[in-house]
Amino acid sequence: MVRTKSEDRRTALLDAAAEVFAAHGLAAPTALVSKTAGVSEGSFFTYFKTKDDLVNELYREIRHDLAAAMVQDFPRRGSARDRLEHLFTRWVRWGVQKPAYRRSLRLITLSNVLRPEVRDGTQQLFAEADRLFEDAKSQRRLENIPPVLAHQFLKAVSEMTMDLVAAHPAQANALLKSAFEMLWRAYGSKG
Amino acid sequence: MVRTKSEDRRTALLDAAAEVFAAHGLAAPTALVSKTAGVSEGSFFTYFKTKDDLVNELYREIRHDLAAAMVQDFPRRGSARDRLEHLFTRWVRWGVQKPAYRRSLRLITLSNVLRPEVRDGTQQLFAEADRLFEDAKSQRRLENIPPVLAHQFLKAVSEMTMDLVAAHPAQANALLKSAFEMLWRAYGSKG
Amino acid sequence: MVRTKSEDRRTALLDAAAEVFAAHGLAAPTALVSKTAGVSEGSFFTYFKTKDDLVNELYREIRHDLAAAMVQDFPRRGSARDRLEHLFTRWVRWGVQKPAYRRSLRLITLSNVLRPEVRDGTQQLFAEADRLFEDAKSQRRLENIPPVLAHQFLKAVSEMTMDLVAAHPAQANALLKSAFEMLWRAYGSKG
Amino acid sequence: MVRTKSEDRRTALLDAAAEVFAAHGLAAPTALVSKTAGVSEGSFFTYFKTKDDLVNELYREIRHDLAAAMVQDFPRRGSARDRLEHLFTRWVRWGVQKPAYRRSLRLITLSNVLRPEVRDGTQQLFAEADRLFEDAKSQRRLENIPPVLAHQFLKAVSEMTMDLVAAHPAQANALLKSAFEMLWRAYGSKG
DNA sequence: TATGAATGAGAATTCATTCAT
DNA sequence: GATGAATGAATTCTCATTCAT
Repeated sequence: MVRTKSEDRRTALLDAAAEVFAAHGLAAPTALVSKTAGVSEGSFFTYFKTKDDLVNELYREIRHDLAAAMVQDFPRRGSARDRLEHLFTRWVRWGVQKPAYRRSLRLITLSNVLRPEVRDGTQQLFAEADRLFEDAKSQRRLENIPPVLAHQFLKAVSEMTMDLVAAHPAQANALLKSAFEMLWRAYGSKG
Repeated sequence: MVRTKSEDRRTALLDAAAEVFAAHGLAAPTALVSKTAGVSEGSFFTYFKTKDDLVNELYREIRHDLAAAMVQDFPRRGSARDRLEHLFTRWVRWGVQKPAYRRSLRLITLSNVLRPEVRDGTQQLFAEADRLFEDAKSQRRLENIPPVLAHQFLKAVSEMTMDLVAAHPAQANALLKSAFEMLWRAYGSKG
Repeated sequence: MVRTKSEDRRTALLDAAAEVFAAHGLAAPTALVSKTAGVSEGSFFTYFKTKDDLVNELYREIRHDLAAAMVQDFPRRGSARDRLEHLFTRWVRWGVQKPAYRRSLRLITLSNVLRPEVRDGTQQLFAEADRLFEDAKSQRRLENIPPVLAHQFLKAVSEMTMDLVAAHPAQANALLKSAFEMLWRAYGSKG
Repeated sequence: MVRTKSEDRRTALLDAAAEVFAAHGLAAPTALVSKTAGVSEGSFFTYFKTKDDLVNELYREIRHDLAAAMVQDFPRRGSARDRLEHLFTRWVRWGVQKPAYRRSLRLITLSNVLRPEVRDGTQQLFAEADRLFEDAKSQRRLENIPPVLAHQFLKAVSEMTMDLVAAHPAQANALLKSAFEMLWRAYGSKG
């Protein structure tokens, strides 16, 4: 038997990468990532063939983490408002609690290293949100809103709220509440 | 005002930088910027002491350009809705027409090279928007909305709409219209 | 003699090394050699202390193989021409049949890793050839040819012929024949 | 005006490369080459885009140098023997005088980095030699010798003689003479 | 002031070798 | 022994910046 490629090390590297990228940008040296993970420079490359690979894996990891956070305890039978609020609140809280993940996610999304398959491959994770809007639409709740808009609006408002809460933590609850009210009104809430 | 020869070169460098950064990210070599500007590698540094300086100047330039676009023909005496719509529409149109500026702006905003004075120094350009929200508030239109939220909401929805219009140019007008309706509802429009 | 398990592995490594070096040069990674041999990276080093050791062992192995091929069925009592032709033909055929060995041999010979003892230690394997030239000389056949020249000439023409046959396999026999005629004439054949 | 890419520096780099490769093999670091040339590590790459490029350029350079040496004072109207002797002697002397060039040439020829166009592109430099053999053939001097053989034989014997002369410099003249006699006999000299 | 070659401090990656299992 | 992950020194190449012209 041998030392076997450890999931721990891989995770340590991924987490270190998120922290390092968040702090220094994607241009941060892999050496800093491995050092932060407490791993040798060479080991980095036994876990990720290239730096770009790490970045893509990190993207996947973060998106999975976010999707899991949003889906947990999702009130599938709840009202549209409850379901939207759940997604919104979870999204914002996730971003506030994991600023390194959030910053890295933005950085990666803006960069040119994200491979299309990876970008697209995580789309299905957010099916719950899409289903919500489809339901609402079939119930004539969002009839005037183009479907792309519906989804992106939630995202935009969530992201904005994260920034606001991060900047004014004391007013977190008030901001969340107000922002959701605006969001809900935006959708033309009839219920 | 007469444009001196060197002012042209400076502008050429700034424009080239926007294009190059938009295409290759902020990590793009200064050599590529100077080449794109039709200027020698050495000249770059007679116009900008360091690469970071260029980036900061570019940020300023872009923000000024955006502010000018938003302020032009601003209906100062118009209804709140008209004024909001003006800002929103101008913002979105600007982003759609100047994708390199927009992408560079995002890149710079996310990066660590933007100096606080520069970031803050352009804030006052958007005073018009702030005034709008203050007016509205004093008229009891936005009483429940925290002021930071009011401003950021406009920004978030504008940005999102730019992305959407860029992705679906054929539906530009419909998207603009729908997005503004949502925005307006979000503010709890009573008029 | 019974082949022990580990002798097999050693041989597998040596053979793999010949193939790998022939294909990728001496700079090929040891990891590729062990992989090709179906052996773990670590095991490589239980059979050879360093990469240089492997190279030296491989050199020895190849030289032994070549010497054995040349000596087999050597017509010790044959005419000088027959003996020369035997050596020449065997040499060329060996090179044509074992291109990986041949290429590796060249590569190693040119490199700096071959240790002098190893290089010299295989010299005695070609004693038969030397004896041939000494015989001929004592029979006044090569009186005008410096002894070093005599040996090296055979080698040079053999090597050249291998290349030619490898490049033009269809004409193998004609090339072998012509080359030997030239070789024989070069020696000033009087018989 | 600016410092202009200097032919001197390029040549210095090329010469340094020949020395360094001859001494340490093609695997020698580019840093050693630039250091030997008295140039910064970075400058290496302003003259050669990659290490492989340098190697290919060096090959070209060396082959040109060799061809020039062989062609100089070529007795175009001389007898076949004179012309052959000229080529042979020049070739050997060149190799003896420029051991680094010769060793580098071998190294490069054996390696995998030589690009086919470069290899082929220098072939025409040795047209003189080919013409010689064609002439001889048309005069029925080499009627039994396949053309490829004729050329390669000269090369093989030249190379061998270089090695011999390098190893036994005291006997240089005797070796050259004997080797040429063998070569001439090999061709079945009728004149 | 303009030019572009020169510089050298990194950066990503490779690989022989070691060592825990 | 056998295995293959861990290590870190070494290598090629890039790029912001300087500087001779």
